[in-house]
Amino acid sequence: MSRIGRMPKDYDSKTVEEGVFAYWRERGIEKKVRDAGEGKFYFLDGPPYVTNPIHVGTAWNKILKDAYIRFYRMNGFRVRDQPGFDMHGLPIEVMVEKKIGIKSKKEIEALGIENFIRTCKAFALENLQIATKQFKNLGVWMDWDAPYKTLDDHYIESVWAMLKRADEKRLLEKGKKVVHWCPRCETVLAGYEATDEYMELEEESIYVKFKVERKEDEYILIWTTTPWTLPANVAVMVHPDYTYARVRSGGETYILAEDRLEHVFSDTGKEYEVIERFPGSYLRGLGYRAPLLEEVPKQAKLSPAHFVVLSDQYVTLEEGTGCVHTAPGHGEEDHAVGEQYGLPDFCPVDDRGRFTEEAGKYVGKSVRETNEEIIMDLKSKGLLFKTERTRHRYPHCWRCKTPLILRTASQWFIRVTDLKERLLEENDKVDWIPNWAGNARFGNWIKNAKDWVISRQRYWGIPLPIWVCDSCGRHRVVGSLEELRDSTSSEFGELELHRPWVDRIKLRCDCGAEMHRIPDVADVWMDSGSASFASLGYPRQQENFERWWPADLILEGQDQTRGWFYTLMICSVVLFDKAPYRRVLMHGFTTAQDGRAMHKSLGNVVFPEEVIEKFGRDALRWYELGCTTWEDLRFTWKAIEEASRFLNILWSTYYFASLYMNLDNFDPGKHTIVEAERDLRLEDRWIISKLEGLVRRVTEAMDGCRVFEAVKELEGFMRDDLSRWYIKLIRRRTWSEEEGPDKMAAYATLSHILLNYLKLIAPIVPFISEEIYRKAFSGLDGMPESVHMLRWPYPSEGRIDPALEEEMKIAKEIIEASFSARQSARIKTRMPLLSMKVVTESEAVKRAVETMRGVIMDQANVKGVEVITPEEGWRMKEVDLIPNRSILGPVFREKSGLVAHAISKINGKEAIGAFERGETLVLEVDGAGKVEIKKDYVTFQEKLPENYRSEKCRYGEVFIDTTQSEDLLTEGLARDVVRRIQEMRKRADLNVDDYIKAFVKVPSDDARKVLEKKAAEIASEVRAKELTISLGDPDFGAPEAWEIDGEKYTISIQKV
RNA sequence: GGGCUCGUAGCUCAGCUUGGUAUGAGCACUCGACUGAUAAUCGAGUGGUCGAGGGUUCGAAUCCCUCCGGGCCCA
Repeated sequence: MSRIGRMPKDYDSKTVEEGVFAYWRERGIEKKVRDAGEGKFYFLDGPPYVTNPIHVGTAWNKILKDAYIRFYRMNGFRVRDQPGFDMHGLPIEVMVEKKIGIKSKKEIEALGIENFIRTCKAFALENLQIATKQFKNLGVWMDWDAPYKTLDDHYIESVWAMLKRADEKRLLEKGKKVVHWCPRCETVLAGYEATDEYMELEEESIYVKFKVERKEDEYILIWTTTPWTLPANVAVMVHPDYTYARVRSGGETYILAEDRLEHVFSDTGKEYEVIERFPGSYLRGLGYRAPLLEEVPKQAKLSPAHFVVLSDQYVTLEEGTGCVHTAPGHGEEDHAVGEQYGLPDFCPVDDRGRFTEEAGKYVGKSVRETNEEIIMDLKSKGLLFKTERTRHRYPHCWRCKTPLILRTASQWFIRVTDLKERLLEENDKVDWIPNWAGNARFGNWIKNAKDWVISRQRYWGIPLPIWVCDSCGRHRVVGSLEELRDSTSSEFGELELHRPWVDRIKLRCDCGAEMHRIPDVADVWMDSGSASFASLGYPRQQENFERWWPADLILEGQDQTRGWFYTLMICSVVLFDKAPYRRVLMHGFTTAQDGRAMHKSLGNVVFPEEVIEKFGRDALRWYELGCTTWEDLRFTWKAIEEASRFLNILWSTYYFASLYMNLDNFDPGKHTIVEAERDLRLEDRWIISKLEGLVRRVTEAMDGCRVFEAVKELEGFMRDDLSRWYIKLIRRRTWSEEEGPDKMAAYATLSHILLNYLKLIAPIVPFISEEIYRKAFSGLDGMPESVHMLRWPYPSEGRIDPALEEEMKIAKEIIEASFSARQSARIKTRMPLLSMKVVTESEAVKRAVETMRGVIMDQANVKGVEVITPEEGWRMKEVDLIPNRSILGPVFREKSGLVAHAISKINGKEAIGAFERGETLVLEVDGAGKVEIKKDYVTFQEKLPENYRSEKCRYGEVFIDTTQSEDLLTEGLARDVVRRIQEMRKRADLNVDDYIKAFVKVPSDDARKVLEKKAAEIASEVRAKELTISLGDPDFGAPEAWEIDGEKYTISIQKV
């Protein structure tokens, strides 16, 4: 025989969660659950960068993942749940440099790359352990023993294979690109590394006169914030459609945009006269003399150069002159226009940010420090129009805070621009949640995609597998370790695919010369971008790859639009010409209680461990999963507290059920709702209907990656439908001593609800659900050992009964209205009432009252309920006329008091009838004679007879009859006494099935007589074997004094 | 500066797709009641210019435009 187990009374998150962890460990539950399942579901984890300990925002990410993984598992999927870690890159290099106290590439080289790499690796692996521990501690079930690590050789090989494919498709290229460059670190910085560190700078900007060829004293006026880029000037850009003007001022002629005239001349004190207006396109090809021709002799050799070009994209009228100094070597936009016009790519700046020989007189000088000198040179040549202090945002190196420069550098890149069409087509096939993240945000991002510069001049990363011939310059991309072994004469046994070891391998070129690997490593975004296939061991484990790829779901923060979502797509389209994921869920950011991002420096970071300590993992999960996924989450302790309070209600509901079912040896396997079908009461069918609807909506929400909707549905059901209502309705049935079919039907219903509800919350709160399951359900015949082994429920649509739900809703409102009416009459719920009338015309409400008569009478504690028409209701009412003194005053002056008095005596209903017929009333008033009463002299007040109270609700008005009778009072008093004794039982911590003897000392003989009539009932309710009702004092137990209706009762109880 | 997004009660948020009185929800506060599960619950009360302004409409929190403020990303 099996029965529902009994749960502990109180919910303590710490005990529960630690106990569950131990249980999972002892039984190997996690492995069993993870290994089960049939259908394939490839969840791909976005690898976190392992540097800092995780905070509640990072936790949200993993908790979301865990919830969906669990959901798919319960739906029978074999979920691939390998977590990943991003372990290469500059951030780790920087941390290691700090740790060992060095600062530059030179120092790294001096230390030896080998040493440096070993330290980086150890650092990354150590941090991986820390992060893993934290994630596990959240209750996240993933394959923690075998995560994918971007530093593994086989992972690196996979990236190599992708790069080889890129080369074969002619998508991999070396070329000059305008890049953000740190002159101190001597490397390219990724766009994201630059944008994180934009800082406001106030600097001198200059307006420079570019002398027009073959014209005297005529100049194109340009504006720039970076004078040091003028030695590399090649052209001037104007907008073809804007209006430009030729103006005379102080004996000179200037060309600039008309809309900028006012600003440009505003602080010069110079007058100007517009001679001519024309669209920018008229300026096309206009030649000018390079401003620093003398200082930079190389300028004379540039060709084609120094003329006006057109661009409708890069010229604005918000600042400057509308004529833009163009240096293709120092600006991405300049570069793009330069390519269009075939301009030379002049960039006389070296790796350390110093001018080269080509910069003529400025050679050897650090570029930004040359600004002053260049301005002086222009001034002395009479080419400086004016200077202006300008605040502008300027990118800095995030590690050393050096202002970055833009320069052309020879870099390896992937021709993403050639892939755009394919990327967009593939993106269309992806299911984005929310939709706009894909269409609007990601789509736009792809449309503006640029070629991806993948080479970094650093150490700790995936070495680019590109070997270049010393002699003929041909390059070769190696796709695997094996290929490397086959193509080299260098002997090597075990080879780690990192610098400096791979650097030592040399290949033989077809031309016979030696090939060396280029010293670059890959942009770290390529590591994670390859995860969809590299984590599967592609290409070595082809079978594995074919089984899983592409990913069914990925799920990351909104910052990944330009990050992982993007690189993942590129790498996959390069390699397979297909999107790597079917569905992407984007989530928001977590901010601190103060609304700002969590930052160590702001001291507002909240760690999951703190929340776990105070409220538990489930509270954290319930809260975070209940927040709208794609919006920002503002973390508040109060919200966690609310979640925790909800879990208390949930626990307590299960506790209540387990307590009684356990006492009654209830076995849900023997009493299913199907078997109890005939005995189900209305309320049973109602809560089942509610549950099935819940199952449907929660399933839809989870399936659509809207777990927060599921949480809200689940919370509403537990609070409103189950805990506050259904349990209240069946309480009496569960107390009943006999094990009749009515009680069994209630238990069957309740256990059905509770078990299914448990399944629905299991993915969200895996600990509390497991604990409840273990304590109450796992001992039943045929049940698996963990809640996480249960299958997700299917809704039984046939049991959904919208009509019944509507009727219950109406009944509930009517009952609540009756409580309000009682309150205004100051009659407590324990006092039974004779009758209740529901005033309505609605057939639906009439039907609902008929159907729900039992529920209403029981809950409202009334002896009868009937529906009456509004007509009948009206007849029951009286109407008082209230004189409107502010109107009567002016009309009747000193007699208005008499009139008012007379009005209040009028029969209100007759008056209304008269007014409705358009008549006025004529009164004979003592001392005032005949008086005409008009409608606006009075207001009406409806009134029920003394013994009635009413309250309106959405479905009509509810009247309660407050007439008291001896029988009712007797019953009320009995219930009051019962209630006191129950309270004492509870305080004495008696078991619900303990028997007692009780003594009630009453204040009067009347009270004694009254209670004695109910003695048997009282005794049975409170499980008293003996019940004494007396005027004397109790002689056992600890008597307690109670006040009932102002009279003193002394009660004593004792367990027998 | 640009793209996307958010702004509703003191706090955290639903509602906006498809316009129809915000019975808005929970928390907090005040008063009352209930309680053999729940330091729980129920009822009543207090608390909103639905970020601001304009437009469309008989009617706008909802649709459109502009602006202000926060977030992510880009320059």
